[in-house]
Amino acid sequence: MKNTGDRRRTIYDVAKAAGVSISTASNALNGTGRTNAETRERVRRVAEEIGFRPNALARGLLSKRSHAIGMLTNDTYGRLTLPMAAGVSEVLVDHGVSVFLCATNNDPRLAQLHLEALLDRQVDGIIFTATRLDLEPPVQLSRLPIPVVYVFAEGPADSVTFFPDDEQGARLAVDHLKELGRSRILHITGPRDYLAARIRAQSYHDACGDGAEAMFGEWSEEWGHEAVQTVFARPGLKPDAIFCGSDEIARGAIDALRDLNVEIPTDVAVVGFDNWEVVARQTRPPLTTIDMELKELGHRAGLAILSLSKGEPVPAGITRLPCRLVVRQSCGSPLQSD
Amino acid sequence: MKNTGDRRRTIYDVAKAAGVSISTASNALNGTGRTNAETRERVRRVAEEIGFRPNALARGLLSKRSHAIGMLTNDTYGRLTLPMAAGVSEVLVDHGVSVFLCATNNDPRLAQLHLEALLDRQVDGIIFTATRLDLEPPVQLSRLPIPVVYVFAEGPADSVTFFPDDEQGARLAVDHLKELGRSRILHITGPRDYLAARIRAQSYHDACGDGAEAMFGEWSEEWGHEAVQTVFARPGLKPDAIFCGSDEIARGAIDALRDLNVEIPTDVAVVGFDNWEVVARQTRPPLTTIDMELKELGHRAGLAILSLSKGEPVPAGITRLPCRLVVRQSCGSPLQSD
DNA sequence: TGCGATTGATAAAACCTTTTAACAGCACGA
DNA sequence: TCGTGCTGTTAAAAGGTTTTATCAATCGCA
Repeated sequence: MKNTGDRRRTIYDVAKAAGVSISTASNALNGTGRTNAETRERVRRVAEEIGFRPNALARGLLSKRSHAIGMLTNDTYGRLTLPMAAGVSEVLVDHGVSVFLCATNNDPRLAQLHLEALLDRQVDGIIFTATRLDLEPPVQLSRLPIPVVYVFAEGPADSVTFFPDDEQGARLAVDHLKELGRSRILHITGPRDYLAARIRAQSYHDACGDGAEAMFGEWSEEWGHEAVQTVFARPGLKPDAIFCGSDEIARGAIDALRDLNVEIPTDVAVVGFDNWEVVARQTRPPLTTIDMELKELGHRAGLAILSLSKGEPVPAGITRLPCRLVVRQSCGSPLQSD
Repeated sequence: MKNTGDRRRTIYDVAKAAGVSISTASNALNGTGRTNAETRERVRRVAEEIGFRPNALARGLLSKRSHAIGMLTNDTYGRLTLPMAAGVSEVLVDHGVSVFLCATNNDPRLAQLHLEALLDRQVDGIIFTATRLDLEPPVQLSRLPIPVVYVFAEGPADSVTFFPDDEQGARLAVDHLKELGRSRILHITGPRDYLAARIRAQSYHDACGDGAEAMFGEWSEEWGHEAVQTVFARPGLKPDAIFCGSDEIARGAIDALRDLNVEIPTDVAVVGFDNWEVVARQTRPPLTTIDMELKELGHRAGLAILSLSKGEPVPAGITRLPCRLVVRQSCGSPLQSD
């Protein structure tokens, strides 16, 4: 006869069924205070039997910790956000913390509305995520009574922020190409006003030296296609490798190369960035690329907000998490397959 | 001097500042009970001044309605889920309802954990979403004290369920092709064990009659590519149009057609399914396709769970929401552009 | 036996809000 | 003058939990 009634079971029901006071019941269940081992067992057994589960609202009201956090994102498409959010949720559920998802659609009014709702709900913290388009978060986040962690977006000077390590990721790509004997490496990437694009390009320059050429454009296949056409149309030595700023760009580049009858990877090796499986797996040949470890990023952000919400110190500033090289076949290393 | 203290302002602070009892304050703020207009104004002004916001936990505890819902999804990649979730969140935030995001990763243990957390939080309802891979939800959802709405997944017989109207969507595609004078329409789609694939194929058969041929395979570019090669390699009349079960398949098909020097749309018109912009926009020519209106699906699901949680009746059974034809250039109608 | 210490259990307060019932004051009609 | 009805306000209870302070009983020891 577990929980057949219409009402949820309360700790009061447990206490009555176990013939004990509610304080004793509470102490027994939580292992707080002093309780006789035998009593404790009995209470716990009874609680189990009648299907008692503590009301998180009441608990949160008293403890002033709701064990919930909010995730504010302006990423409508979700290619970066959802894997990240899944990581956050995954790591926090084991700590009894749930995640409110708030999609702001880049609408400040909506962002404000969500933020107020989160505060009313006494969330223990907020994770703010933005695509790299507009790096500055809505101002209202600056002076909040709860901790904020930023991912893919830079907060105020002393805030806790997580990014993928674009510099290291780019280096990973270039080093891989060099190890395979490539020397004339071209870089095709997104718009110059994306911080990530600039960092990757800089890292590429540092690794390749003088001959290096970075072409800024769009985050699109079209741009990858166009850039390759441009480069192969002009006279002079052609690159023997292309490091692309995104998998989409890489895809466009590969298509263009095929149109030009350039053999991949024999004539030109290609590396992408994102490890966006639907793209990277479908290029011909499958794309060697850089994985930003979005889930791990979510884990770290989740753990950070958890610590902060408990008042534990977390090192402020930007933490950059290492990227990972995923080897497929576009560089001529078909030994490992993913 | 608004809210400079460390403590959050409570209704008690409002009452004291306005020189009134907390009951009067509550009545004034909520417009309940009898209150003098002048008092009401004063209380509201004071509340505004000191930045009072009611504690949702306390409110929920009393009203037994948390004004929060849970969204349980096993879609790791998020291509369907996140736009849908954004729709849910968008429509509910205006009603003061927030959304817990729970990614189950197809792990029953994780699903159970999330479910229990949601129940402990007294959520007013649950939206269950699955990719179409495993249509049956975890059993534990069957007998819950709160309403459940299913999206992309079929619940028990009398449950409230939302799907895109695959039948109408497929018809839309075929009709469009016919209107453009195409008569030999081929259908390339995903695995036969996906309900959506079967429905679309059936609709296609109904519209095209005897000559119709539906090829089941994978939801991948590769399959689209392969299917086209197969069809164009065998003798006999070639199709003058292809209706693909997904944009990815369409992309593969288009690539294969180009390899065969078949002109698109002159020789063969192509229609996709999903309107997944990153794919549909990047094919050459850009892909005419079917949009499943995921955000609208989210709106409807959100409104349904809202009504149910208020005890208002909602028609049970499967509701299929109409799809929309998005015309680009792969069928030879470049008049409208999206 | 008497006293301090320890153990085990409990009543009550606290968290913050809404709602019910009660109260004081006032005007009005009888 | 005395009920009657209305208005504006308030005290108190309720919601479910944790925590603090208190209390009763037992134990060890002088």
